[in-house]
Amino acid sequence: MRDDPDFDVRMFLPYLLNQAAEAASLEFQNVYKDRYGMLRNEWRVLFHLGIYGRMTASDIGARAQMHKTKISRAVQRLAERRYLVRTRDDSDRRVEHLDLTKMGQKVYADLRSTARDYDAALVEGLPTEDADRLRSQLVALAARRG
Amino acid sequence: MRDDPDFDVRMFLPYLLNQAAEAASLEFQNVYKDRYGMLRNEWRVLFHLGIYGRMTASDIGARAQMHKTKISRAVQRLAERRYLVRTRDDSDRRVEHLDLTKMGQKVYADLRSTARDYDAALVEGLPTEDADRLRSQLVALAARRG
DNA sequence: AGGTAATAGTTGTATTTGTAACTAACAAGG
DNA sequence: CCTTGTTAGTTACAAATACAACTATTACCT
Repeated sequence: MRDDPDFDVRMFLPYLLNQAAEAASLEFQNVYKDRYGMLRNEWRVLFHLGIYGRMTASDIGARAQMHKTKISRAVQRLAERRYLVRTRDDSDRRVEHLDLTKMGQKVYADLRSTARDYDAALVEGLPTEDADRLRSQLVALAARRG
Repeated sequence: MRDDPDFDVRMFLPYLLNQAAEAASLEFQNVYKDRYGMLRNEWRVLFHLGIYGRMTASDIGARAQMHKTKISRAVQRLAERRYLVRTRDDSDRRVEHLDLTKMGQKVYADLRSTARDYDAALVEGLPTEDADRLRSQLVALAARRG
């Protein structure tokens, strides 16, 4: 309840993370938005399929920590645009396999290359060692559950 | 367009930042949500007023990089709950000064103390030096505009 | 086999957000 | 003063999100 000069809320980690994440997302968001009319969740699904190849919606949810309704809607829109195709599994007809189409792969490759450049710009001036440490600290924070 | 083994999208900074930010926000969000029925933007406005004292909506927008509609709505709800009061400026009747009420200050103090503990838990096991570097790297990323 | 529970994915509804248009008050140039 | 432009803050409407309820299919247990 008292004033606490040892803790500055401006340095509150969740707040800083949000600020940095929002700032960093914005520019790149414009790329996939303007170029391909995609939303963030769609780009996420796309790039998971680009990296891992065939996956189910649940697989993506587990990897990306995305809720299944987000995935469901993202998949729907990506399918409409013919960036991916859905295939029912014959041995378990609840599950649906997702694969990028040729066009989806092209879009992925393009965005991935843009992402590479943008990422480089973000860590410009930062020693590789520092950038790597930053990334692994973020991975650790993201892995925290509960 | 070709495969690029030197760049792993899983380590894409905007993505990692988002993952970490979302994970870190979640727990703390539950605190102010459950305890005071507040939304994230309301907590942000509250804590800016707690730190800086009297501010206008525009001041907060500039500091927090928050859009004015978000602030407008957050202020509205905070005023309804009597966490802050609005006062028109006499010399420029467009601007409105915002001050926390006694109750608002109590809520701020409580949340701030909870935030301190949660922040400590987040960097637990990390040397102080590393945590400080992380924070300043995030500040730098957040400051990037354009 | 038959009933209950679990899983994959979708849909409905209520909130929340983003964008743009709006009102009100002030400022500056003629 | 009077027009034009700017700034503070609000409101309206479209889009996105969260959460819960839903369908369909498979698994488990007796």
